Amino acid sequence: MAPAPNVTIKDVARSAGVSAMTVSRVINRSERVSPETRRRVEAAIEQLGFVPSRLARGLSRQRTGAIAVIVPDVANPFFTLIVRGVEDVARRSGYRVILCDTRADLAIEREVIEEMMAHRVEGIVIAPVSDRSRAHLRRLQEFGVPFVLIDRLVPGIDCDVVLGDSVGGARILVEHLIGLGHRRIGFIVESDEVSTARDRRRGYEEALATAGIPLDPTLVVRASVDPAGGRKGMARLLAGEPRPTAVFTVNNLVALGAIEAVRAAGLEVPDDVALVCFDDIEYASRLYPFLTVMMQPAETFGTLGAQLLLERIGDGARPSRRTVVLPGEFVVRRSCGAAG
Amino acid sequence: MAPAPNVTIKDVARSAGVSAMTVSRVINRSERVSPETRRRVEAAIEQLGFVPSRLARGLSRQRTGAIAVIVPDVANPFFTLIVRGVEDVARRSGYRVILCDTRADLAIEREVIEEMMAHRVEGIVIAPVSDRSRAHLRRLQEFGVPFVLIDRLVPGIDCDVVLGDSVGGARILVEHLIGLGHRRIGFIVESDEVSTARDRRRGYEEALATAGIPLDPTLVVRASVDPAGGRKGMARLLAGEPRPTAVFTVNNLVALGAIEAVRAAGLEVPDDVALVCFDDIEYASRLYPFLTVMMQPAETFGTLGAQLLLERIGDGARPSRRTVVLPGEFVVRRSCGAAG
DNA sequence: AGTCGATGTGGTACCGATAACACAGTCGAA
DNA sequence: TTCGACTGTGTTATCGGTACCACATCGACT
Repeated sequence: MAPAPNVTIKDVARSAGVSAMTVSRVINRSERVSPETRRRVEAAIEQLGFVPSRLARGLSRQRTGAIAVIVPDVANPFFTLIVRGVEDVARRSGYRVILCDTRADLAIEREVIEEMMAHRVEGIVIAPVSDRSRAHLRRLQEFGVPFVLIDRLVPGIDCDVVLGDSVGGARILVEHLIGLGHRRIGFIVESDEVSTARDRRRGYEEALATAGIPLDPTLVVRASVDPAGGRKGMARLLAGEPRPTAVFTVNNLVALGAIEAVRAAGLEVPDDVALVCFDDIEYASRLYPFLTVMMQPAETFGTLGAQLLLERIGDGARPSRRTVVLPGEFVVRRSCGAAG
Repeated sequence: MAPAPNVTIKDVARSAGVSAMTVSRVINRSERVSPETRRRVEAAIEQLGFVPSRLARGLSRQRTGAIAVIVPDVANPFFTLIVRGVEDVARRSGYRVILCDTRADLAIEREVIEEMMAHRVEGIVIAPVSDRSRAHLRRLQEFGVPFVLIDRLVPGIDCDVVLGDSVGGARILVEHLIGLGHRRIGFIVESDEVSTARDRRRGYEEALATAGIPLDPTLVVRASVDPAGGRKGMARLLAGEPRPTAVFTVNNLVALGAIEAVRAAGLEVPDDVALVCFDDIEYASRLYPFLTVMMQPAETFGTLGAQLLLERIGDGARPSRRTVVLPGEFVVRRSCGAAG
């Protein structure tokens, strides 16, 4: 109830009849404190409601014990899982995690990164917005903050990376469609400034080439990576002549919008248009196991990313940069028209 | 590339040939600096790559400009939206937001709250785990940190609250089922230690009473608030004799599990069991508009909560505590068996 | 001419913790 | 008995900023 007079280590010291240093030793569990003194100090802490300031501690110790996770969209189950993975590993190693959402906006990403530097976090796990994040990442490098890229790499930035196998995954998805007899296969993808988009496009093109299907540029459309983008992209594809019989979308949320567009056109998935995409949507698939997807081990992205980061924090000089590529799991459901 | 020698305000001062105070004035945009000096200082900041430390600033200013949002599960779309609402309002007011996920775990909640006190956040928007969060909240009060409860209130804690109309919402859902002819209506709910659970139970009971249907305790089952809980809860209900013809689940994730259990039993929703619940799952409903729900204005919970908090931070002495109750929107889809 | 207010800048003392060192007392070994 | 190692505790400086006050300068007004 009291209006919280900021209790400091000195207040505790006075109340316990010891010096501030001794209180500091108690709250940091360092050994050199007699049991009797420790008890008195702990009683004083309890009684005064003392909570040591992280600000002061961080300033004095020159380390904060915090790392940041930065993702474009916490609401996307794919990134939510990544965050969870990072948190688990970090917490187990005694690090706190600060979670930041950039909403896939480069300007917000810049702010957030600046903010994290100001917070003096000891490292960052980041799924960057796009190649244009390069400037922000360079700034981190200049500033000496170790970081690990997750899900997307950025050309020109040399660091640890954890990726899915976008090329291979896309190939498998598209080859599956081809195997089902499709020849006109659309692709809804985001800007080429995102490495996963480039890689998935490459997988798409390779699969077509292998099957001897010529690439039709009108079947590849750009869209924002959200349901709205999916709607627009699919609408464009459906307006083409002849329209594609199957579509591959760059991720889960785009697929949702694409399906809405198909329905809005009075058509059905998979009867009129077969559909495959990257990344599952757990809750949706529980309710309605519909989407055929390349499911990526998102939580593992997070745990591995955090491990790499913690290693690098421990030994910044380590020269070799590691790139981990994790294969996805191909899950066939109904949207591709293969399953009963 | 340089190993980041921590550049401080003094380095900048030296490099610009001014005092530290003047640099401080420049980075805080305070007026009293000549244009010429400002230019020199800005050049030095740029050249040295200086980023002012939030730790030092917070310590010295005795305020951090940060607030925390604490939710039980960021992956739940309901809470994700709340977070988004808080972030929007806070950012617009110049506050930074620290996001914390307690995973509905009381111990983690305690840690996280302690952590936020140590961070000296200026306020907290929190969806508490349960009534047992009372101890943590009291600690916040003692510590003098203003906070706003979202979605759940905690008896004995007097503060600003933003709630959904759980009693009324539950009544509407259950009355709808009754209107469809159901008499044996099950209820899967979490522990009575959560205010929303209590309130929804009350709405459930009131609706039954109004319709003259006697309350059958075997139709009310406790479960954890996640898909696993929903599965178990529904399994229990289905094992009853005679089994319920309709079920109301306390929230969206529980509904998912419940549906899985129905299917696992070789039955169908809504043919064999009608189903209604609180809170929509946006992505799932886009793909498959199936769940009949009481949709709550989650993002508004967040924006209002943040506004109340910011007001209180601005004027801690404000005596009157406000409770805002927001009505939900009843969305009829197929799971209740009413829609075609 | 002298006083006043505004303007731009610097000096100093903190904010709350910890690192590094100092030091008094105790105890066992030489 | 004396020395050294060890234990428990205190002193001081410092981390990187900011609040507060002092002060020099300058033009304007009585």
